[in-house]
Parts: sequence; structure tokens; C-alpha cells
Amino acid sequence: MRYYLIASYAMQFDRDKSAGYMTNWAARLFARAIDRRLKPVGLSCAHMPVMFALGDGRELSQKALAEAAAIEQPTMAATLSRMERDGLVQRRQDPNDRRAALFSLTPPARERADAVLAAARDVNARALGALDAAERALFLDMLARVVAALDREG
Amino acid sequence: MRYYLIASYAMQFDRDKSAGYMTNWAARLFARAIDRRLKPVGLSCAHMPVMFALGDGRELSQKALAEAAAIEQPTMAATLSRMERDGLVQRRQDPNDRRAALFSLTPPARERADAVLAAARDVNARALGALDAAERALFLDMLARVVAALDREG
DNA sequence: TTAAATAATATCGCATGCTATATAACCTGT
DNA sequence: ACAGGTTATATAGCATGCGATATTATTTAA
Repeated sequence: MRYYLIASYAMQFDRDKSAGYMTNWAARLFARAIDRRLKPVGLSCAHMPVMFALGDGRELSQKALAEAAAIEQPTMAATLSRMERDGLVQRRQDPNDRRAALFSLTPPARERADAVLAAARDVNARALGALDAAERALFLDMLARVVAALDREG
Repeated sequence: MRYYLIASYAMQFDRDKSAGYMTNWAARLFARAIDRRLKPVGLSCAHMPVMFALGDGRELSQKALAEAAAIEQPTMAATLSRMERDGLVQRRQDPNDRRAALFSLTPPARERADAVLAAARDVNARALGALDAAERALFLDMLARVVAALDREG
């Protein structure tokens, strides 16, 4: 009797068991859920860190905003230029550094600050509704540790 | 004595306490870590679900691939057309449905399948290194529940 | 059997993210 | 004062993702 190896199926990969895949999927769903809530107000999820950082009349440089949002500088530059185009932020020269600009929210943006907070809370509540109280804190803690582990490499 | 209300600071928002923000951040770090490992081989993280789905010679339609990757159809169309341009996949007409096309990996792509698996395992291991064994399973389980909760709404 | 509904792709337009690189202003040490 | 390094922003070019809509083929129902 002879045996034949038909196929190895080495490429079987269960996406549900991959932290990277699941995290990416969850992130896209978070973004979509937030965008759906903010679109009627003319905002989207990339505006959120800027709105929060510039809340209460704060004025920050592009660099400070990029750090607050943990995104790269060119990405923040693009986001700010879209927000400026849409009348959400205004820029003025930093009086102490001619290289830098200081950004602040315009009155129309300030009026929408509550909507941003509400969207964030609503979506987080819906997502975390699948976890019990103890798990919620642990989830955030684990995410922070995963971020720290990955951030260390680059 | 008179008191003055200086500011309300209602917009204070701790990103570390927002599941949506942390998930998005972690997802971007996962993608960057994987891209760094796959770039030398001419691949990137969007190729991964396609590579896995078409592994071992499987042949799937664009729709099936989009479902496997849990992304929208136009996104998969764009990814497949880039992969076709770069010689990673080939398409042929579905003999049973003239609307549909069947995609499969080209030999050069198959040769890189191991690199994709290695990158996925390496990055997941590094990320989950911040969690103990019990937490790892719980993390994946929680992500699945969060995905299910958010997926339910859209 | 044919009109209407459904299904698979294609395409447009846009936002968000990245890397790599350029430019201009600032700072430091001599 | 100034050469050289650092820092803040700008820009180019690209990938990945989305929603909206068009096109063509298939299926279903009358």
C-alpha cells in the first residue's frame, strides 16, 4: 500500500486567533461607528484628538498635536490643513518661533465639541458593553501594554 | 471675597482611557511592525489576508476574499489590482459566472508565503509578550466580543 | 418568457496614514 | 559672529480604507 501527500495546508491561518488582525478589525469598526455619528456634524474620527487637545481654548503647535494624537507629523499636517480648509481650526504664527504655528479651534468647531465627546462615549460604551466591568479596565490595560511593546521597536 | 470661574476644562479627555483610541493606536503599530518586516519581500499588511486565503493553491472570487478579510468590496478590488500589477495574483474568469473572477497566487507570491506567516507570528509574539498566557487568550476573546458588538450596528 | 430584483465587479472621490525628503528658522559651541 | 547640528513645518508619492454609484450578468417571479 502506498500513501500520497495530497496537500500540506500550511497556510491555514485563523484570523480570529491573530491579535494583529483582530485589533485592526476592531479599529476599523471603531472608526466607522464614530464616523457615522460625526458625519452629520461635518466631523470625522481623525478630528477627535485635535478637538480634545485644543479644547477649552488651548493653543498648540502642529508638533504638539501630532504627539498628542500619536501620529506622524505629515499626517497631522494634512489633517490640520483639511480642518483649516473646513473652518474648524485657525493658525497663527508662534510669536516666539518663526518656524512654528499655533492652532486653535474656531467658534464653529467649539460648538461641536459636545458632539465629539458624546460620539466617543457612545461608541466606547457600545463596544465595551460586550465586557463586564472588571474586564473593561483590564482591556484598556492590556491595550496599553501591547502599545508599549510595539512602540518599543520603532 | 469674590470668586471667578476661570475655565471649565470640560474637554479634558484621557486617550489612554478610550478603548477606541487605544485600539486604533495599537492597530497602527501592528501594521507598521508588519510592514517593516514585509517591505524587504515586497509585501505589506493588506496582502496578508489575501495570501492566507489563497494559500495552498486555493482560488477565490473577489467577493469571497473581501469577506475573508472583512473589508469592503471596493477596498479588496483596489488591493487585488495592486497585487495583480505587482505580479502577486492572477485572475481568470469564473467559468460558472461571467460576472465573477477567480484569483490565485502566482508562483512568486507562493514563494513568499512563509515570510508572511513568519511576520505575523513574530509581530503577534512581540505584542503579546506584554501579556501572560492567560491574558493572551482573554485578549483575543475580548477583541472578538468588541468586534461583534460594533459589527452588530453596521 | 420577460420584467424586476439581486449579485459581482468596476470606478469615482475622498480621508487617513505612512516614509522620504526639502526648507527655513533656531540653537550651540567655538 | 558663524558653521554645523537640530527642530518645525511643508511637500511628494503612495497604500489602504470608506461610501456612493454604475455596469453587467444572473436569478426570480409573474
